[in-house]
Amino acid sequence: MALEHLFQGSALNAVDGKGRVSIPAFLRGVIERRGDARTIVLAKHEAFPCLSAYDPAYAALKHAKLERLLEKEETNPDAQLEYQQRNLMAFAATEEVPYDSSGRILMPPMMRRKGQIADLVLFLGTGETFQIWNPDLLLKDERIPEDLKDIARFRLEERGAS
Amino acid sequence: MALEHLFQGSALNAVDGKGRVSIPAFLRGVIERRGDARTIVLAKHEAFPCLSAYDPAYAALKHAKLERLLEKEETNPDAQLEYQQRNLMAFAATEEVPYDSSGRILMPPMMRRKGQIADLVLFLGTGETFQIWNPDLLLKDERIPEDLKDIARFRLEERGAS
DNA sequence: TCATTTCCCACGAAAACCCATTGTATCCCG
DNA sequence: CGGGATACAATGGGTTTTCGTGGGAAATGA
Repeated sequence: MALEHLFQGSALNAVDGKGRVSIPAFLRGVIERRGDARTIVLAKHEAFPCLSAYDPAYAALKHAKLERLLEKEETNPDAQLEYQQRNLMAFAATEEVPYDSSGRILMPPMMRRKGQIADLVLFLGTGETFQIWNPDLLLKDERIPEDLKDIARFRLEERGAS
Repeated sequence: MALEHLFQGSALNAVDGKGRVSIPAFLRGVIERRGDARTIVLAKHEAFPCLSAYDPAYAALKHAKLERLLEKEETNPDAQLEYQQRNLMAFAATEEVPYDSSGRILMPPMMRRKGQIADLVLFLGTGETFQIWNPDLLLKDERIPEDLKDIARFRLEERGAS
């Protein structure tokens, strides 16, 4: 699982009245170099109050990994249930959304709630995936390094907010 | 067994008075990208009180998978019987139903019973296949992760049901 | 005949599409 | 090196298309 192209960098974009959000061009570049889909997959992050996002090619990799794990323990009945649960979380609890020619997605209402998304979203590249935050929640979280919060504050100032 | 197109996402649709159900467009998209059939295969899920669904092309793959499993345990005398049983389940206990131009199937009465389907059905993508649930049964099942139940509750709210 | 099943059309809401504007970064050429 | 032209990014708004759904007409079969 050595992905050639990694997500990096940060950006602060607006959510408009219709719920549309521009995916930063530098993230779209990585998605389109990894595969030729103009689509992102959204999921609730397992640890932080934000969303986790990646491209469909990465989702397929993740799935293949699970499958191989299962075949090793095919006879174990406990493994079967655990496999079912993980598969449900990996696929049923995610949403795949295409972005249009101008690079925007329509933020699905369910993800909007799960990520507590308001009218500004902070994109953070984290290598294999990237995160989508409500910037206010990031600033409040004690687990986030101060240096990263500085970046968030800078992006907010840049835009003239708070 | 690396399927290119995977089922993912969730949706809650109605079963109307005639027993018709819309297959969500995002699932139909995967079916039609995997092969050109406008048809789904329904079966009772092996572990959960719901239905398992997939496209005809996947049924062939599943058969190959069973064969491979048999060859692996050729020396085991129980394996032959088990293979026969699984093969029966995989093919005899399934129904293939086409969907019409507006994407609806007519839920077969036997499957309706086996899946305990009432007037609302929850679709859950699980990668290679997808599941069709009576949402009330999902909420009652202790094996289902809480995060997934949240999604079911959200879909119910979205529609204005309890 | 009566009861299904299949086909067709209709509607409201939501999503996808198209075009326009603004600001910023990049390029080119004197 | 400066300054204008150019390209692209992010965003706003209007229009068209699709989706899920209901209901009725036509076809089928006991």
